[in-house]
Amino acid sequence: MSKEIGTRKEDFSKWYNELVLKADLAEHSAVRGCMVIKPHGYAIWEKMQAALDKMFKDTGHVNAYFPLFIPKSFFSKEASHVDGFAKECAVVTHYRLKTAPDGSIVVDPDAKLEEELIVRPTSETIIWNTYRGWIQSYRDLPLLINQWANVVRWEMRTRLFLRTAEFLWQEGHTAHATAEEAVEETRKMLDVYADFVENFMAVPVVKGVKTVNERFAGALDTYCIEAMLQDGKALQAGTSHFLGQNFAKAFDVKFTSKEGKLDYVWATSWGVSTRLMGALVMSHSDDNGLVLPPKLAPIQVVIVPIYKGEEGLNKIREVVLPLKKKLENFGISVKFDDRDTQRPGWKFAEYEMKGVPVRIAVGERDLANGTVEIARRDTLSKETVSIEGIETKIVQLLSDIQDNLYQIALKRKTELTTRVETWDEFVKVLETKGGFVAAHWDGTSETEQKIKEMTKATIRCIPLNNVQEEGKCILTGARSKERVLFAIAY
RNA sequence: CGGGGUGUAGCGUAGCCCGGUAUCGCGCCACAUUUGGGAUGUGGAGGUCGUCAGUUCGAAUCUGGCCACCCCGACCA
Repeated sequence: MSKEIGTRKEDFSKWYNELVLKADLAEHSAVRGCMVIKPHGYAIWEKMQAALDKMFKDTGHVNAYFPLFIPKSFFSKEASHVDGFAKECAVVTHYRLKTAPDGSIVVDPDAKLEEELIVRPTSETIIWNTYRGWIQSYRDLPLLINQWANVVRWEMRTRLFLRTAEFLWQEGHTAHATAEEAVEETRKMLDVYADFVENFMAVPVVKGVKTVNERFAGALDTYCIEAMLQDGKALQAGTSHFLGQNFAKAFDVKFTSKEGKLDYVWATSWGVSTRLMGALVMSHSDDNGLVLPPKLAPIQVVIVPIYKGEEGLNKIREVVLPLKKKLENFGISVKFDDRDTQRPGWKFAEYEMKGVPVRIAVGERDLANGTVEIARRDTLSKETVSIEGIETKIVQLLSDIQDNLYQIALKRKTELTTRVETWDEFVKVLETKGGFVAAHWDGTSETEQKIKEMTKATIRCIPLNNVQEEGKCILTGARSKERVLFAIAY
């Protein structure tokens, strides 16, 4: 059948690509490295956005919007920032096209911009340039702003959702009077991300801080949440940066403190992107298609009628429509698929591929017995139950599925976290098992770099609240006081 | 960006080596019978063979450029 996808065991990467396409999440576009997010994929993103946006607002943030274009000169103001992004910027040089003598459309050479514009790869520079005019006094602080936007990073090698040239995200940019307050904000938003990813996406994460090598360009500290996917690779699911006074200095954003002292403000920035869609797929889905946690499923329950003739369908409608209403009163999103153009078996397979958590089938047999058949997507199990009081059962079932997905992912993360003491063990675990490897490291960038070159593994993070213990670096044998998490990452 | 591979109907493919206007399956349309796990039959529609150029009487097939995707590498807040 054309709707089948490869298996994870056979070729994880191929399975992922086929799944994204066949579950109708996204497809490749005519533009290199850019994807079209299809309605089903976009509906999931909208659910993510809605949940995150509420969490941001509940923690005191407001939304705003800044320009897509950034004057080139802005990038030269923060040295490490430009270093980090220069290699992957799309640049606008002209503002007009014209018809050439041969009839083709060409860029009008007379329409060259005085100063080139950069399509934002991230908005720190344009936002901090704007903040200069907004902040004068400690009374203007803290400034807690988020933006939902698209950004462009000209990546050499792209993958649907995980790394695309253009992607959708949110970026929070806050300004504070003290370093302590900015650090607190950085940590708070990391907690918000972890809360979201674990409770909505059902993906357990490790909260940690990045090493100097992996730090955001222009940050003093980069905090992150790292997820472990089914294939034993790690994925950075969100980052929160403590930017110190770097951007305030670069864009001259000063404020007068309560004590009358003039000082630069302290900054944070934090973001998650459509990459989370990739994490969602790679965490829960199986060889039959997408598996969605109920909290993010655009359709939580689908009802499929099984009937003969228009009259048969009408009889089922009499039972199903009130049931649909009841479920909706519990806040459940329900689709009654009464299309006569597809057969029940086709619909079963289709909704399985698209990851609808619960399916209810109602046929004449059920009408006679006062029952329905309930199937859950996560376990693929089915049972026939009385329609009486089914609403509360479904509410419970959705909650069970959400929990079950999290527990499975948590078990995997635990099983795929290995403590090693020696280099040989380290290499062996990476080669045979994958996952997170907790090992001692001497704390130097040189060692980190060497390990990356030798094994492809990077330090995903130094976990927060890490146990302090004496040990020896797996590569150099130098003293170490804590373990860090290594992994092969996306 | 370097190495390798692929591109033929909406999807998956045969044909390419050895040049003669394209095969099969799924899907699509019509009708009938069907409907508790991707129905069956009959009939039908759908193709500038990725694209541009070259060789040739003639190109899906040979040659070159370009584009896109996949795999490996480099890069990746």
